[in-house]
Amino acid sequence: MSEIADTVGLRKSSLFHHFRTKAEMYAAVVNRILGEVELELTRSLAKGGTAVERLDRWVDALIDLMVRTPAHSRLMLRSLFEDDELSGALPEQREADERLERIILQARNVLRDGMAQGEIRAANIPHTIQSLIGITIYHFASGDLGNEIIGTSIFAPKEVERRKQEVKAFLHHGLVTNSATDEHR
Amino acid sequence: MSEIADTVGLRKSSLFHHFRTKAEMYAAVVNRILGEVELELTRSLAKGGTAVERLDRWVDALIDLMVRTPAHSRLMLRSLFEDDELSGALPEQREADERLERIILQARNVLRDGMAQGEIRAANIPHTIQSLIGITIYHFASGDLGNEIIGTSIFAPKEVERRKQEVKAFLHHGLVTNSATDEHR
DNA sequence: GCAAAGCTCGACCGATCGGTCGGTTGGCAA
DNA sequence: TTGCCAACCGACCGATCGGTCGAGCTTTGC
Repeated sequence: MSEIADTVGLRKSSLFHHFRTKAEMYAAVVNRILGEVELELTRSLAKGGTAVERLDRWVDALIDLMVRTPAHSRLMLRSLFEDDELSGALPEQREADERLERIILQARNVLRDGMAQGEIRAANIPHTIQSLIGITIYHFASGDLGNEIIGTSIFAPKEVERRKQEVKAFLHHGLVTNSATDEHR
Repeated sequence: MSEIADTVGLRKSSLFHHFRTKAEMYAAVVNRILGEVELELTRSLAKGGTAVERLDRWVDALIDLMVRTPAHSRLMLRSLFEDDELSGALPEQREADERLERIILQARNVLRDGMAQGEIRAANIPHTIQSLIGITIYHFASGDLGNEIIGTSIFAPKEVERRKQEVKAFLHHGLVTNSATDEHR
C-alpha cells in the first residue's frame, strides 16, 4: 500500500480514504480491468461474420488487451487462478465475477455457433475455452520464462504479431500435418 | 512457516534448522517437484516411436504429473510466471532453472524432429511450447474458475481423461474443420 | 560409556504489514 | 462570510512475518 501510494503521489493513509481495505482496492482494480476486457471482447464479436472469423477476431482482441498493459496479463492470470484469498462477498468482486461469467458465456456461444454451422470441429466446449485461456493469457503472463523460451521480449510488437498468427494457425490446423494418420489403434 | 511446521509436526524454529531461509525452502520444494517432472517427461520420450507418438505421451505424462498432486500444478504455474521474487542465486534455484531448461529443450527437440520428418506442421517452435504449457499446466492450475467452466472438478478422473483426449485432439486437428477455407484474403 | 553431532523447542527480536485516528487544508455552496 | 466536506496527512497501533539464540533431548560413532 505504501508503494502504491508513492507511485500515485499520495500517502498510505490517504488510500484508505478511497478504499476501505486493501482487498476492496484490489477487487476494484480487477473489476476495472475486466470491464475493459468485456467491452473489447464484446466489440470483437459484434462485428459479425462467420463463427471462425469472430473467433479469430476474439483472439486478436484478447491478445491486444494483454499487450496494451503488460502488467494486466499478470494480474488477470493471478486473479483467475488464485482462488480469492478472501473470497469476500465484496460488491466489486461479485461484479467482476459476473463480468467474467459473461465473457466466458460469449466465448461459449461462438464455439457453439461454429459447431452448429459445421465450421468448428465438435470439441468439448468448456475444455476448449480453458485451452483458449491457456494459450492467450498464460503466454503474456509468463514473464521471464516466456522471454527465455521465445528468445526476445514477448511484448515486442513483432513477436506479438507472430503470436497472433501462431495461435490462429494452431486453432485452424492443429499441429499434426496429416489428420488421417492418427485415428489408428 | 508456522503453518508448514504444524502440518509436518514441528515448530517453526525447527524448520530453520533444515532450511536457512524461507526462500531456500521454497526453492528446494520447487526443485524437487521439477525433478519428478523431468524424470517422468524424460521417460515418456525415451520409449521411442514417431515424433507425434512421443508428443502424445509427453502430454499424457505431463497431465498425469499435474494430477498426481493437485497442489503441484498451482506451484508449477506460480514458479513459472512469478519472476523469482528474490532472484537469489540460491543453488537450489539454479538447479531448478537448469532442470526447466532441459525439460524445454526436450520438448523443443521432439517438435523439431517431428517437423523434420514432416509429421508436424512447420510451426514456430518456441510459441508452440508456450502453447503446450498453457494448455496443460494452466488448466490444472485454474482452480475454482476451471471447475466452474468445466462444470465438475477438473481433477475428477473422468474429467482428467477427457482433458487428455481434448488436448491431443486439439494438437491433431486444431479447431476448424475445413483447413482449406481459411487461407483466403 | 561418553562425547560429539543432530534435532527440537520456547522465548524472543526487529521489521513490516494493513489499518486507525485526530487534525489540517482547500474549494465550494449558501 | 461562514459552514461544510472531501481529500490528505503524520503519528501511531496491534498483529504477523521471517528469523535468531541458547538450552535441552536424542541419536550416532568410537
